[in-house]
Amino acid sequence: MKKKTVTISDIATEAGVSKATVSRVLSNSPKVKKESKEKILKIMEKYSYVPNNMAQSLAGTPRMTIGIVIDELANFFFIEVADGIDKVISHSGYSMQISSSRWDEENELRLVRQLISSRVDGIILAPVSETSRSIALLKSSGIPFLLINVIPKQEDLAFVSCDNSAGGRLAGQFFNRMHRPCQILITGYPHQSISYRIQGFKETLEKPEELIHYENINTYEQGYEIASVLLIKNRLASIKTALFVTNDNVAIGIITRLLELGISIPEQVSVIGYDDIKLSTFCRIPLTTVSQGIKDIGKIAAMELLEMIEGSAEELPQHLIEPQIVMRQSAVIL
Amino acid sequence: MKKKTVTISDIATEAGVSKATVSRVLSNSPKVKKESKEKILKIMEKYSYVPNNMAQSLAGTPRMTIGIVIDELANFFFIEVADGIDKVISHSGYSMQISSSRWDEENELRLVRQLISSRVDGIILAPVSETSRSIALLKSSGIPFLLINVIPKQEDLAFVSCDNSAGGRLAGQFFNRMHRPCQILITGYPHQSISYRIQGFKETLEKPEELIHYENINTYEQGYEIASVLLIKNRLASIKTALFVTNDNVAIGIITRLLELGISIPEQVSVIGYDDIKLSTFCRIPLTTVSQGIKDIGKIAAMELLEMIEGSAEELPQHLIEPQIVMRQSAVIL
DNA sequence: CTGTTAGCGCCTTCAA
DNA sequence: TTGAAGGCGCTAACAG
Repeated sequence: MKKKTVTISDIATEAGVSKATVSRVLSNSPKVKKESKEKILKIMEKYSYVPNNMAQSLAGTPRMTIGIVIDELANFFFIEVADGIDKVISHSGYSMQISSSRWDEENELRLVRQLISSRVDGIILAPVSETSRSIALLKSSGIPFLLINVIPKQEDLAFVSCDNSAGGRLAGQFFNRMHRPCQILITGYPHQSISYRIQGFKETLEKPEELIHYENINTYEQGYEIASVLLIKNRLASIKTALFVTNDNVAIGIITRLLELGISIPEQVSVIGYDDIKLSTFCRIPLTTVSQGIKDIGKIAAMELLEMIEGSAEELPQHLIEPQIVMRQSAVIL
Repeated sequence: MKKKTVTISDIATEAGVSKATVSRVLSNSPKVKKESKEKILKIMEKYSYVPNNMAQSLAGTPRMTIGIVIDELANFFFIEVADGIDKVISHSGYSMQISSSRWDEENELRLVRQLISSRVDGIILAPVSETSRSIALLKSSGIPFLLINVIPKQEDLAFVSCDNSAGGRLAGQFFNRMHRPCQILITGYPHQSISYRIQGFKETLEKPEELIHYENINTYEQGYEIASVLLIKNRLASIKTALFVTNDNVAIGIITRLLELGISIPEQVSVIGYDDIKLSTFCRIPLTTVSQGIKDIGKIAAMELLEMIEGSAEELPQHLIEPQIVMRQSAVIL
């Protein structure tokens, strides 16, 4: 016994006018007699009428919503970016729809297709890979879109990203000045942003050949777990060590575990993270980390996308944000 | 020069068949000749055709998406809940659309209306208030929906929530056993979940009349700031104090600042939080907190909503989750 | 100011 | 196995 949803015609009938008039009050057209308008409004109120956005969209009205696909909901980095986006667009009357690809390209494609299919006005995508099929799909869709957290190979794509090579270099310089006998690099899933960081890091390191590298560590839980392994395999307790972890979440997980295991930080093990999520200030040992102005990424991306949608974009927005190293307590240079 | 999106008719024309046939391959109907189907599929591929979900929906096909509105994106509690929801529903082929009300009822109403207007198949709402107008709107919409983080006054509403009174009582018992001369309560915005926690807490306290209460502290930043105030006003440095903070994010902010100010935790100031977000394990002083099984909330809510959508729900799902206190380091009983 | 008439893109009978 | 036709709810000219 589901109640039939009331439509524009129901309202029209009850008000004794035509659908067109009702439609006019919906779109707030000025040329509707005051009485008619009030009467219609009252009836709408009475039935808690909500226009069918699908129909509106079909008929040509913009949906006023932008879609965003990120890799991972539980990653504070993306949440902060999304929050930045939301602030900007909601200010312009747009709504945001987030979904998470869970680092799965198939999934990402499905979600992007969903968004295109839903005819959102614009899309912001943090692609799993710079060659994601979803990017091609997006291009052929004709919907304005913008990539974040990736520097696309193709030149005709809009993006906002941190200069990850530069970030890696900053970490490398820091390492060089710390002079630790043991140097370890811990990275996440093989994402472009990560490989650029690795590259910049290695090319700056004075003795890259001695670097120990752990891959595919992507969450703080995984960081927490790998810590015990490191302790034993790389004899953290007896050899002064420096860790570069390309993701703050992971770095924090490692530090937490290391502290539990009685390792002193930064004295015995120094840790440099990447991202400068808010949490890095609040964790047990405030994190020395490479900052990429998270708030900016979201804000800039949102503003640029809006311009692309409104058609006022002069040229293709392509922002490469310069990173900075923030020295806190987990790694210090005296 | 925006390219016209290709439609079912374009495909039909090019394939030399009728729209109906194309539609049939879209819905994977068995009664289409293999050759026709392959031909059509090929053409769709060629144009990267993506069906217009608006049109499909208008014509009666379910959208396979559920909407969710939370109070605050930056609150780890909600993120974890959303993540739990996503895991469940994506498994069933549904997509999720999150948006944030930013604790603004008007905004919440707008977002819910958006969702209804978009004819999503179901909605999960964490209402700003138990009397939110959006709840009434949702009821009259006929769309299956479920409330989280609130125990509705009306009996005919589906919900999943923690038993917040019980949680408050747990904290109260803990306080009683700590015997601190100064007892402080720090709460967030006046939300139902908060007032229940306060109530349960106060009614359990042995000397509630001595309780000091700070309100409207809602983020870790605000917690960080209020800490300095507490230090001076309530002479934290000289009087052994116990703090009950009804939100882990805030508790962590306070602790961070207190440590910076040289206060020892839990020796000088004990802190009990609420929510048991993941972070509470990872922060500088692992948090003693009231756990409400966050993961469960998301999972249960999603499963129940799906049942409501599929129409297989026996009765109205109403879950009151029993809280537990988790003793870590920020407050201890010997 | 208001009604009429076409669609928007797709699905679903009903016939063929 | 396929096509024709009508309709989903709404907007947008075009006449009055």
